[in-house]
Amino acid sequence: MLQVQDQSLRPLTTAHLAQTMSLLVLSNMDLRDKVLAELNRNPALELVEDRICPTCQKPLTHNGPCPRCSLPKNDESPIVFVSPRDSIRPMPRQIIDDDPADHEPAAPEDLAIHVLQQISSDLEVDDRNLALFIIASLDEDGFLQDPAVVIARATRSSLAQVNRVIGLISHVDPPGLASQGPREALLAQLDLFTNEDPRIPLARFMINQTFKELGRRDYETIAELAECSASQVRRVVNFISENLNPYPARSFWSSGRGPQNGDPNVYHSPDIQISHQANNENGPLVVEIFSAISGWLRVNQAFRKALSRSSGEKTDEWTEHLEKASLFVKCIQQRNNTMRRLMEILVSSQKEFILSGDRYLIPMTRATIAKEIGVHESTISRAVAHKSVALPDGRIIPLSRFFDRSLSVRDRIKEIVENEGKPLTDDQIVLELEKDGIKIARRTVAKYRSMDGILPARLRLSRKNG
DNA sequence: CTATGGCACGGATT
DNA sequence: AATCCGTGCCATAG
Repeated sequence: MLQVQDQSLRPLTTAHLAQTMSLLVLSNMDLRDKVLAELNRNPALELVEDRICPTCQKPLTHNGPCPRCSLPKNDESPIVFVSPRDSIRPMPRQIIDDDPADHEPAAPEDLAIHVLQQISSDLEVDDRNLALFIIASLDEDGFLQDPAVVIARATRSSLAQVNRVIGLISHVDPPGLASQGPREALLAQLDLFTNEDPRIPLARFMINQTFKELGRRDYETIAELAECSASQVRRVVNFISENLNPYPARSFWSSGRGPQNGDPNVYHSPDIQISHQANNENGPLVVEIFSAISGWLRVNQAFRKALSRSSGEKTDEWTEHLEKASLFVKCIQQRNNTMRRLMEILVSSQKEFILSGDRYLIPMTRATIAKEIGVHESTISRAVAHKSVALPDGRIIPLSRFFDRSLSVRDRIKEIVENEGKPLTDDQIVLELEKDGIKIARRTVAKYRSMDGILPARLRLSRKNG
């Protein structure tokens, strides 16, 4: 572990703690801004360039083999850690300017990249930033909260331009993206179907005119308004629930959460990536904790020397710079260290979850980990908040999902419902779960169902599709 | 009468 | 101290 220079003998100050805490909450993107600002403001800080690994062309600061390319000597340990300053990932703003060949379409990419790749050919150069801005402002469900006018103003674009780009985005792969709500999302998805199917026009009418009734499942009123039979309405409802998705981003980010969840987090580029080494399915896991910027920070030694030589009224100011720089570097290191230890524990204890899916998540609390590492609980809380992880299968999930106590049970419920012959009531699901040794209340099953958007038994279709 | 969803309470977690 | 989560109770829809 790197020790920060001489001054570090001084005990930790409250300022030190406060700054470490505040750095810990920041996601990489936010930290990046902060670091750049600090670098700009403080002449005592310097950024040292990373060495580049000759084989994979990725940054590498320590000596010895690059953990991404070379196999570990003893494959005893299936997990290889890449210390934060060893790795970078281009920030989304740069991705679009990058050579597109850099980003293989092989693994399912981050949503932003995924969308951008599809629309890039239809995009005027001027519209690129606009498209980025729009994608960046999508919420967790893939909706656009701000009206087009606001976006036009914020990006200094014309309204027509904004609408054109939104139109593009909403008709590529996760269809219905960037619409204003579930209703608009459904309509956009409907555009992708051919009008030959007689159900389409009726579906469009229903979503357009009788959306409220649709939500209440008041099929009779709909039938009246649409001047058709109730059975027709049912067929169309069936069609809608099978082919359309009111929350476009959910299909992308594995299992979604409630629409009313106002978490402003959008998981664009992950803060941490867990992948198989060399894309080898059976290869060891590599955990990369991305640093905010390429290179690593340290106190500028030239500045230190200059200070010791010079004297005069500037000295006070310079000393302060030096102290701040030293503190800043130390905080960053502390942050990195905490993140690394946290990930060590998570990856080794939740390997099954990472490799095999939600069901294998073993419930654990932040408090336990805090004790294990020997830091305060709130430190772990901060470290976990606002961060996202890319899993080997390409899903990007919030780091906090590792602490979701109900995830594995919800996954089982999903499976039970999928394999049910005839819709099971919540009580029956409780019994099914008991067979697996899971004891929860009926009311809880109901809650989990609604979290995952599973309809109540009476509204679910029988297995055979009529 | 049964299955569900809303409200709210208490205990755990952060 | 604030928030989250599982659950019980009760009203209501089917």
